[in-house]
Amino acid sequence: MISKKVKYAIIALVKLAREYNKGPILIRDIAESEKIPQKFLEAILNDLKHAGILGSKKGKGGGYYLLKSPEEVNLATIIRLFDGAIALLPCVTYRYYERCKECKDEETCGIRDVFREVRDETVELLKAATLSEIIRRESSVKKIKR
Amino acid sequence: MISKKVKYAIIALVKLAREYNKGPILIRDIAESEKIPQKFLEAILNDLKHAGILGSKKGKGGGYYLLKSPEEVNLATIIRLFDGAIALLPCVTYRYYERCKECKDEETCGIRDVFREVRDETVELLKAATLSEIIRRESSVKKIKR
DNA sequence: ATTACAGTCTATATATTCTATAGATTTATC
DNA sequence: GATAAATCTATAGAATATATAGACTGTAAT
Repeated sequence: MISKKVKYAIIALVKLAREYNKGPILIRDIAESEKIPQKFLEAILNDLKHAGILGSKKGKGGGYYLLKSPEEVNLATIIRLFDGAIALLPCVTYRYYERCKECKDEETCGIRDVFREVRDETVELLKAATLSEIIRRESSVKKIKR
Repeated sequence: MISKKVKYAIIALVKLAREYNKGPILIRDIAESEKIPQKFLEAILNDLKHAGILGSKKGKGGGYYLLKSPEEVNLATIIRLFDGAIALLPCVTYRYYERCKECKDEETCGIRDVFREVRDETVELLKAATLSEIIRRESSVKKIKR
């Protein structure tokens, strides 16, 4: 499961993507319209700013806005930013690699092989899931097709 | 990430699969050879017994053994047993479904759509990962092919 | 019957992480 | 200077993960 932090981050980012190039949006407005605890959201948006994804402006007329374009921001990045590795086992992560104490030979480990496949598939899908792609899927046309 | 419980369970099950039809194996032997804390492993094996995957025998000559065949036991089942849902969001799980408070329309939610795809792919791969399949992958032939 | 063996059950301890909130501070605008 | 809004620091409470201790139950061999 992804954390609430990631879930809130995604929801906020999708909202900001819908308002892309329309100027800064207030934390308060995002919190209220998306039903996210405001103080919690503050920390999340600030992290996204430090990651270079959002920009901000203080004072009257201030708020947060997307620094990157909605095509450039994908869910793999967001999940890694807050929750760390996407893989299900430390021995198949790129950035958080850790050897299993129990493991006798990593090269021939069948368990590792399975989880490497899962990671590859998952990362591929999450990288393709950009903010624009998510908004694209919201269209009711998609709904009818199913 | 999967929990230690699941990791230990998988490792123990793979070992029991290698010894399939060779009679009961001691908890102690599994714990030692696989470097798993014994008391922790006891609880895990007991859970697997209650789930109908393992059988056990008490007293001298006792231990645990696979009740199901290695072809019948897959990683999706094991993960669900200990960690619960495989999906990354409660709103795309089969058995642990929970509506998102933040969600305005689940049917057209683009975020949900992405995570449903991820779940489908993941579950498919994990269901195919039976104990026999894992052992098959351990062969060094596989190693050379890469 | 007795004894040793090995799984089973209950309880608990410890640590870590997740979620959330409070309050003070800084910066920008009018 | 007053107001608005983001930023920073600290912390609190809850939940979960990991692990251990010890008593109990059933089995088999002597």
